[in-house]
Amino acid sequence: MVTLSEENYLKAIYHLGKQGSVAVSTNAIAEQMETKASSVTDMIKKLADKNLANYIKYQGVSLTKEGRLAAASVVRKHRLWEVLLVEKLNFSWDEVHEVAEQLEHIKSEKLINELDAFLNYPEEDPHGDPIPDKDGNIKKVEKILLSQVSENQSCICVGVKDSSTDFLKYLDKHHISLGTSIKIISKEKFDESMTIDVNNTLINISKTVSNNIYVKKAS
Amino acid sequence: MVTLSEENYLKAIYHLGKQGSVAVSTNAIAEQMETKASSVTDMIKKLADKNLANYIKYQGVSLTKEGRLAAASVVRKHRLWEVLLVEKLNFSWDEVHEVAEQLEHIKSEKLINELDAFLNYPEEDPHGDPIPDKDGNIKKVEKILLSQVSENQSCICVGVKDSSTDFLKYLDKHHISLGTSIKIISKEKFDESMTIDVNNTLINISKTVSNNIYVKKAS
DNA sequence: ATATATTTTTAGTCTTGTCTAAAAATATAT
DNA sequence: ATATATTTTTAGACAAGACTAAAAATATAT
Ligand SMILES: [Mn+2]
Ligand SMILES: [Mn+2]
Ligand SMILES: [Mn+2]
Ligand SMILES: [Mn+2]
Repeated sequence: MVTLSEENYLKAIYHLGKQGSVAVSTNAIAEQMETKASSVTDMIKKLADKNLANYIKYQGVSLTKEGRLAAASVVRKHRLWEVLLVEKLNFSWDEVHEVAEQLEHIKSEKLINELDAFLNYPEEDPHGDPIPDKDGNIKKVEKILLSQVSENQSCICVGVKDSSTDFLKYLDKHHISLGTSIKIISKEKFDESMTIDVNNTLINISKTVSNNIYVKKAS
Repeated sequence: MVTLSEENYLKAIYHLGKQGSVAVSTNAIAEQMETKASSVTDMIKKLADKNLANYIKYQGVSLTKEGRLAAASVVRKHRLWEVLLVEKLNFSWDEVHEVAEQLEHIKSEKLINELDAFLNYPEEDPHGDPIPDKDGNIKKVEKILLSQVSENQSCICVGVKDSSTDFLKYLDKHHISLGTSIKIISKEKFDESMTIDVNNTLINISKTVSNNIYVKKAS
């Protein structure tokens, strides 16, 4: 039995350690979870006791195979619920995260499998993030940051790095969503801002923005 | 803010007190919740502090207006989720309760309202129990126990009093579900068992069974 | 009315998960 | 290489929610 709190720590380690292989620091986890380092140390010990994490004092923590699967299962649930909310329940992509944080802890194998089928086995969530399968495998899709694209190139928005409400609302305002075509018109050397063409409208975006949008080369 | 545990106590008091008006005893709550009387006393005090319950030492507890609304909201969520599970996610009526016990605690106004709409504003859950509206009002529908029906009368199954997995599976086995027509063929004076006609098959059911099936007069 | 039984509350303990403050280990800079 | 800064762990406390055992209140029976 994995508690709700343990699931949240597993998820944090999973995300910080690029799917859980790399060792992550106590402080990094504390920051991600908005908690204190001492609380993290306590929980890490519990996870290690349960064989969900590998832990060496002062050396950081990584997930075991079992821990990685448990974390991936939480992420799978989180993202499937987000799809349900957007596809069936009229949520917009900036409203789903908070509710999914709660729903991801519901325990029922059947529920999550039926949900998967009901949604027609989606491969990505509303933010373009991949949905792990039952075994925790995720389809690795190559995508780059918009900031990496050079002048005159065209690309398509396939995801966001920051999925905070504020950023998603900013994108909405400028009519950028998953699938939107973007052409880089020019780049400013000075502050690395860029002018892009979205639906035949030119807008200027900061480096912060272009650094948080994932794109793929236009096909 | 009402905690998950508080919600469970509110719900128990709500159900025991016939929607929350009557005072219920500490022991009754403890039994319903499979916990100890001393734990109940502790929680009752918290609910009273939060103005969710009226409590006089040794005199039992009842819900305040606020507590009643909170309880009804939990019941509303529980039953709406049960409808989703059965109508959209291929759960049978004996599989939904456990999962709904978890889902009923998800906090999101929008979610529950969208769910309601998505399900087309159902009035009853898969066990024939009424779904409270946003203000906690439930549509009172007259229904009687099958045990009350007299010989030669026909009726329609509209609900179950016991909605345990075991009982629901028993009903499945005998092809009794919501909407099933039942005709009382004969009653046994001795043990109050009865022979009934279900889809032209005669079966004999015990008093325990007839006491847990709600019916309405055949129209 | 008094004794007995039952119900309810209190007192004290435990577990989970959190926190602050202090100590220990590790990393960095000169 | 040593002093300083940063990170991590430990120690001790706290709140929520549960439990056991004992005390207090209420109900029941003669
Ligand atoms: Mn999310
Ligand atoms: Mn997402
Ligand atoms: Mn139920
Ligand atoms: Mn039900």
